[in-house]
Amino acid sequence: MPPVVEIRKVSEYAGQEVILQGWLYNLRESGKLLFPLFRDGTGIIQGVVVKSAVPPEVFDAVRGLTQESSLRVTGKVRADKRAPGGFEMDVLSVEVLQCIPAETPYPITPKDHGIEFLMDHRHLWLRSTRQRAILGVRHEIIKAVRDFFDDRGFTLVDTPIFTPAACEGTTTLFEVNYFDEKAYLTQSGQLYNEANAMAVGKTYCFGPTFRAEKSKTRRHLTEFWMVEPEVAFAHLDDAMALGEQMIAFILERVLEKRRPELQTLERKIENLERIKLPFPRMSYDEAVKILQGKGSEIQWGGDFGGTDETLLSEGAERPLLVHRYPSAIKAFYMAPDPLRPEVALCVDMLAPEGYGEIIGGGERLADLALLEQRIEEHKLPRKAFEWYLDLRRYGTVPHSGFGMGIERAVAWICGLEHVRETIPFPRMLYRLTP
RNA sequence: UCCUCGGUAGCUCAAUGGUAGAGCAUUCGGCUGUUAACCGAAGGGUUCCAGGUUCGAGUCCUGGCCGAGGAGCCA
Repeated sequence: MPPVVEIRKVSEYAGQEVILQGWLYNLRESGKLLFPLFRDGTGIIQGVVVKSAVPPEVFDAVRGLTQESSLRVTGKVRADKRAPGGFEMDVLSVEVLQCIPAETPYPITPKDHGIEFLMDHRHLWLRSTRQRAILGVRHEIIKAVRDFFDDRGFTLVDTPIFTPAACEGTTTLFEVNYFDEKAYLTQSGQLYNEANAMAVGKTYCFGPTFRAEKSKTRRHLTEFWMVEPEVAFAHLDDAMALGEQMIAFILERVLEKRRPELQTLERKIENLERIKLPFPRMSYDEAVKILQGKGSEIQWGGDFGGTDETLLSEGAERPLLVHRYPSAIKAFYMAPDPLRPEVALCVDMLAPEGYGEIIGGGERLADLALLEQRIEEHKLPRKAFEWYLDLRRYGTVPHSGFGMGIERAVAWICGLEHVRETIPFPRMLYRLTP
């Protein structure tokens, strides 16, 4: 029996007989020649069937194949300059697992389709070369993030998905019935991360988060994945340094391991290669002045809109760290700057090329009395935060961290128009299926 | 929630208020190196839904449903 081989490794088997297991991607015909394209999830290779060279039943079996029919094919790998991947396969025999009937053809043809149709068929769309490339880059980014923290002494501590209260305002929470009481799907692991950091020093969580925002833009999902590190005794500058080092590490890894995928996606790779440490830093005050100079309507005290973020990052080669936003527009747990209490020790990282905010974080309030005051000012249910206040009652220390939305990072690194392609099954305002 | 645009064949789209069409897909035929192959033929329609205007509506009007882009909000 010839060995079963993945298509991405066929180059190691030139001149040898192998078995491929996969699906028919496309079939071209030229008289008594057949050119079936096989895919197996690791790559695509063209097969060649010459009528005079194979038994009639083999020729007929291949000729009858329909797109996405599943099969095991035996053949001989051969280097050929005419083949896109440099190799093609002379088919010797084929075992058809399922031939899709012609009356019910595979819906996604190798032609143009609209986004609604593709989203309705997301479960099949994932098979396309482009979607597979995105899944590969997403995987690499997640792996890189975990390696980055694991190698630096961080402990992954999982935070809960059911939560009893909001951590950043109640309007954007998904409410669920939790037996006889209300619970909410988490919108951040942040508060629990702080407890975990007091236990292990350096921690991170990585999991899905949920926001019931009625946002319908290319940057929003209702369910998205976030990685959130939190470090005891760290200050704002430490959080900024950690964030930029993490991004640099991710880029280096993706460029090392996923170059073919980036090429498939037609990403301008040189734009990623240019990004070197350190990343520029800018205060909110400076950012507002620059934006006003560029014609933005923004006033000091207001938050940036999507266009403002684009204006700030346009022309920049590296991600931009904007720090010290007004406390009034930031979450209740942000520490005020001791030199200027009206601004918070927080930071947002804006990705280049108009991709906007990919990281948000900063230094947390460590003082019990001030935190109690903030909870009251934000009209948050004090009782639900008693455990959180305990962290300030028992050995409070300065601590900082941030959150990075995986999908926005994937969209930026892959150069995608919309985050819906960065996650296998996106959940959006008007999309819950498949 | 608001603003803008859209919904016609399985898919992508055409069609001055006057006989609903093309390309791809499907079926059949042709081609010994095709690259989203090509060439020829066939089949394929509740024009999103409900009203209205009109001799006549895919087209105009009203309401609804669904979707896309954006705003606000956010990672």
